[in-house]
Amino acid sequence: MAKPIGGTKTAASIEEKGRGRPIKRVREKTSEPIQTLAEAVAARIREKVISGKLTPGSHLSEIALSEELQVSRNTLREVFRLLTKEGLLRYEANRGVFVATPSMSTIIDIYRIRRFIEIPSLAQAHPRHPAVKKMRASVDAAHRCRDADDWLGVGSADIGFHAAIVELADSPRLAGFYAQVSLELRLVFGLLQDPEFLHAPFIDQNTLIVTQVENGNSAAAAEILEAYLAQAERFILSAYARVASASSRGFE
Amino acid sequence: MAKPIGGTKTAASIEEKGRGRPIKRVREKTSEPIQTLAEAVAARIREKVISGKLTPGSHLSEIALSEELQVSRNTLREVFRLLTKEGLLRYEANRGVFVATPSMSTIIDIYRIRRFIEIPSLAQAHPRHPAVKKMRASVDAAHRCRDADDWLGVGSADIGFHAAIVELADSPRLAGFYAQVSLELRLVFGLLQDPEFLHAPFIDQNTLIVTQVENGNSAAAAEILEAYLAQAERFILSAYARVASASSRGFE
DNA sequence: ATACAAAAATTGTTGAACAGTCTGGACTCG
DNA sequence: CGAGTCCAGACTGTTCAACAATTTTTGTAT
Repeated sequence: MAKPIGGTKTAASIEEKGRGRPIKRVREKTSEPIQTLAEAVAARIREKVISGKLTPGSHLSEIALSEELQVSRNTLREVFRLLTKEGLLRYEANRGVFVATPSMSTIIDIYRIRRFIEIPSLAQAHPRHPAVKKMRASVDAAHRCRDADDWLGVGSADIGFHAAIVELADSPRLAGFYAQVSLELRLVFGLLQDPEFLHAPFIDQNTLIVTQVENGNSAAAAEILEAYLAQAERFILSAYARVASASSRGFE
Repeated sequence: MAKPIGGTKTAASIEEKGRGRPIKRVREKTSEPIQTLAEAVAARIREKVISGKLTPGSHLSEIALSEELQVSRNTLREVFRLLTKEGLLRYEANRGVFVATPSMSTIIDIYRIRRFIEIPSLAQAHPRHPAVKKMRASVDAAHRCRDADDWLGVGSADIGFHAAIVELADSPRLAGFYAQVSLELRLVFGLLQDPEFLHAPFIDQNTLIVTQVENGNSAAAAEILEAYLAQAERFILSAYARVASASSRGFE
């Protein structure tokens, strides 16, 4: 039974004032619960990318992926647009999308931003801010994951910890931006091997930081964080350099 | 002549290592020159939104808009995803997209971010940084526009000036984020009337700031900027309050 | 091997179709 | 008159099939 939709609508009323109707539900955005297929697919691809199932630089074929994920090409393209804006994928006209390949300058930029955002955010922290509880919860989680040798979990907990720091600034837009940057950082992590070496040194520093904040000593916490970030950047840059030189030597 | 595409590709090789081939052209990203239809359409809608042709809160019908812009619904949906990520549009499940409606808290958040980013960025500025030239060019443009009574142009120049400040931080991601926030701010501007009152007071402060930077006095510049931002926020908040109360009185 | 043309595969974009959801009005029942 | 119910119409969510434009691969002659 055909149901012709569009019909003969004159292209006049493209827009209609929508000020009147009271909004029914504002639907709070606690990491919005995936309402549409595209978002669900985006989440799956995101997961594949940061878990390393999709390696940086690899080409994502529209047909192959749409078959694998059981969605239409159109829907998949919507997803691609999403993830491209997030920085996880890279578009090349007429050639398709690729998983973004972080470079040295990517890492440098990410850490520049982390310093730029996290340090002031932490320095102005109030000990009773709700995000402090999240910080504490994250370090606890990190300790548990370490004891279980779950280093991917440690990585997640670490990201969560620093996301909580940014929440101290009480800016939803800033938090969203930081989440995006974190995603890119995870992409870098996936590129590197030996996650223990990468994460272990920082668990204790995080603990120290949250303790200082809880005690109302935000300035001291910020100082520790500054050292943390500088050290982490060095670690990751050198780890990256090792991997990069290895693969350019035709190791692959 | 039928041309069956997908065919019988086994869903195995979704991904292929792509490390080998040397990149042909890296295509520098000087605000990427609109390669695809979706990007072009996105630009047009963006323009419509910030120029006030599409007012906040209005519903964008997929069929109507796709007819007006002469693109298919599928393409338009890609565009919607783009602009939603940018914060210009808002999605509501099964109800479609609406032009985002800035609220008081939007303005507050935007200015919180501006302080957060612009002040440190300016404070650490080096007088010979290329972005300083852009700052100077922007204030010049603003003066010209003022003399021509082109207050929309003044607004653009002002945005450009502050974008240049952010460029001082040398972080592409930060600059991109700031550009996005600026877009939302323009949305707010569109909501307010009397642009002269809104922009005129700040032209001279911008001039003062760039002069200080050129003379190597970044700290002083940062102080002026801080005052600027505080004042601008107050101005805009009160202007917004006037408009909001007027429209809620059933003025429309 | 190298260069070049034909063929194959992929992306870019469209139009139609249909299922699911929301909206507003007609209708009914107090 | 007002509140609840049901229904049809409109719109979004998603898929499919097709074709033009472009890139990549392949085959062949030099």
